[in-house]
Amino acid sequence: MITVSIVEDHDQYRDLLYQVINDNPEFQILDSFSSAEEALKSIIINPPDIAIIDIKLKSLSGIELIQRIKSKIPQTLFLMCTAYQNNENVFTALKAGASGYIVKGSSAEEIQSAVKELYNGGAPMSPYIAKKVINLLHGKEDQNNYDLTEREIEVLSHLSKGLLYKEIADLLGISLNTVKNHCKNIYKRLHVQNRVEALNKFNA
Amino acid sequence: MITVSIVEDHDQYRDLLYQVINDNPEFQILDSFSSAEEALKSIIINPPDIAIIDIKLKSLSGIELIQRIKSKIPQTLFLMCTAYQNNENVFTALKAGASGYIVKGSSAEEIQSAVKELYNGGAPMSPYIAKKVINLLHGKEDQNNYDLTEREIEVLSHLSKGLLYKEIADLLGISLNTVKNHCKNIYKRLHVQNRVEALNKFNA
DNA sequence: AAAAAAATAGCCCTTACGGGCTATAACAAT
DNA sequence: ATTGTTATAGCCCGTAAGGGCTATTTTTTT
Repeated sequence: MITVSIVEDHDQYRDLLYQVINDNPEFQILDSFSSAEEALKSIIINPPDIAIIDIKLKSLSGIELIQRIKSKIPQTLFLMCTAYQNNENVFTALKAGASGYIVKGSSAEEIQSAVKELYNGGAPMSPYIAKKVINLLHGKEDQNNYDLTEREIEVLSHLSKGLLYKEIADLLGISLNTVKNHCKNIYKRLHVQNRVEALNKFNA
Repeated sequence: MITVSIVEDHDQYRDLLYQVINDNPEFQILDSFSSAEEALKSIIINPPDIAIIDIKLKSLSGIELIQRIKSKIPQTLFLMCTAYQNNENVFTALKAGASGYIVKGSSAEEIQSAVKELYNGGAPMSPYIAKKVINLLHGKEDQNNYDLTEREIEVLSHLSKGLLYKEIADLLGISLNTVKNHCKNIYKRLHVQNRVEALNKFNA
């Protein structure tokens, strides 16, 4: 039986996580917190095997939360929860002590298998992030940082699915022109001329 | 006596492989190529039992090389050579027809035993990759075979670099219209509408 | 020999893409 | 206070991309 605690301030997604974890008899929910402050008080007293923590919590971020409690509950593994894959914050979280992450929008099965993979010593993450971690281990400084903004990375992640500008605009609730502008800025910063080159460079 | 050919563009590592293989009286080097193009010409005429191929070769990748020659020399087994274990490319290579891989940095003994294991019907790889392969077997039956022609795969590989139709046409010495036609056929067969979707589907 | 598949190439058409601009509001840094 | 950054949004423009056709030659399969 794998015990799990959740720290997520969005009520809707916290409930979803709760159900997904609770649905599987291999897992048992210990706690479900809606803020880092709440978690800070209780999670040390009642440490789970796996703590699923939203990377973007109000006031105290998920990364800071980990930094504070990790040394006090070394047996607990941290699974970050992030809106965007390949976000720089994910990398920071891993450096801070997280062991893997799930992306919001993952299926129930993906979430459950991420928890299991983590518990079994694995590290669920994208190849891009994995390589950055390996580079770090090999002593290479965190190169490959093209200083894309979070929004730009988000747009890029949609480009990587083959979506049209129009589709991305609707998805993000912004205008087509804004999407185009983000792309232009991305291409400029990566010194490329089109989406495929951008994806190759960013995911290198 | 197991015959071995090597395709590796890094001089240093190619020499290392040569020595490691040559040192063992059970093996015999047939050829040692420094590019996929060289290998393409000669390896079909003089096929080895085992071909050790670097996964990242210039211009034509090791994966593409396998796709091109595998059907012509079905008795040859392919051992990929990769910098990082568990790379997605390794998985792609296995789907393309490789039977195992070694990691750069392996010891002489590890390399030799990988070759022997391969020759004896084994498949040297990490548990992670092995699991992906098993998942593929348990899941959908090699869904990756979209029956693309060699030429189409070649065009797709250039698309994956972010090249323009015009550039691909010049590279292959054919007209822009022909490149467009190949792409249309690729998209039709993969049931997608653009190059990024095609690449995602083909490399899935 | 006949049929099928693959590679070649052209035409027409619409639209998505990429690049050059400017501009504003919100916010952060200096 | 001023500067810089980010996200937003618009405009104009040329071209690349993608889709629907037909057609010829070569290669492969039956």
